[in-house]
Amino acid sequence: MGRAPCCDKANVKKGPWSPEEDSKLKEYIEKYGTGGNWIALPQKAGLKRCGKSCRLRWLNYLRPNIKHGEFSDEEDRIICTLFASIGSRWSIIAAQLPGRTDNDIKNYWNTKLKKKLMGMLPPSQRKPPPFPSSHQGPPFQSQPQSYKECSLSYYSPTTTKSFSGLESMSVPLNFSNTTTSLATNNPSSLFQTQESWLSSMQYYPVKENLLMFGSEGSTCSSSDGSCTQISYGREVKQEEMGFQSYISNGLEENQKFMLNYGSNSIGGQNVTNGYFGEIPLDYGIEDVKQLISSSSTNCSNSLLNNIDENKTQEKVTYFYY
DNA sequence: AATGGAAACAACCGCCGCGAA
DNA sequence: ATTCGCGGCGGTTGTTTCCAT
Repeated sequence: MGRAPCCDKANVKKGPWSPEEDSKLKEYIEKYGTGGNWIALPQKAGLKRCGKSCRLRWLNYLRPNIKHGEFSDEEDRIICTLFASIGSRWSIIAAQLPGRTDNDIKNYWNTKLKKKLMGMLPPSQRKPPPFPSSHQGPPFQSQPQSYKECSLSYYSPTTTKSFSGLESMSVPLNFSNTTTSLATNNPSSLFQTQESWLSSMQYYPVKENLLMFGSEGSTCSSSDGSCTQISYGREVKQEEMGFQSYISNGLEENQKFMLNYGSNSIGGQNVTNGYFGEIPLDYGIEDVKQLISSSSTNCSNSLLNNIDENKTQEKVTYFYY
């Protein structure tokens, strides 16, 4: 049983706001405030709009001190640094940029900044690598639905159990050409060899803050169950152990990380011929430790300190072009 | 000048967390 | 302790504008 809709969908207007609607909303809020209840606001203000729509319009467009227009280089830099540190948590990023809204930043990132950064990469980093031959599962004969992320789990040589990723590391999987990989959706273009994966880390914006904590890698953001994330796993989730302490205390020597990719379920149904598999990565615990220590710098640290460590559902978005 | 594709922007959708009842 | 409703958030879609052909 689903939740009751917040408003009568049949009787609310949708689409672009007219100047009249804008002024009605603005006048009302300036006069009475939001009253802490967006759902009731449109009726009081004489608007045939959903409360959520009013809230969005106010926050993203009408409220005072909203900054529109070109982003400065400084703003670019902040966005890139924060994105590398915390991923697509636009509200947090927006909080660091007075006058900018999360929606604005999100759009800016998706339409301009991402491409701008791509242009900064050396050509060798933009080309898709050959698909690793060690992947499991059948050859790709048609296009997979989604390859946004990969999961990195590790396997204990003594227990052979795999850990479904419960937290994630922010690692760029691929810097290949946008047009190529998006147009073809070719899985081979979405992965890099370990070597190029490593070397890609040397490039901005990932250089400074390679890893991120506090994310639940086991979650698949794609509705079709496609799930590709770089993540690491841990068995005992409820301990809420941080990555660093986990690495220090929970990992055994000789444990290896695996890059998992692809979809093993579509539309909630398991598929046997899905596009998924694993790529062994020659990362040992020392490598990971090193990566962590090198990542614990600059703003990521201060930011991460401010983020609720108990949050277990942070999503991580990776570069994939 | 017309047209098609790409880019940019605005708005919606649906999920989730939190707090009140 | 549980349920429910609201606000907040991120992802996605729809619309408009720009630009190349």
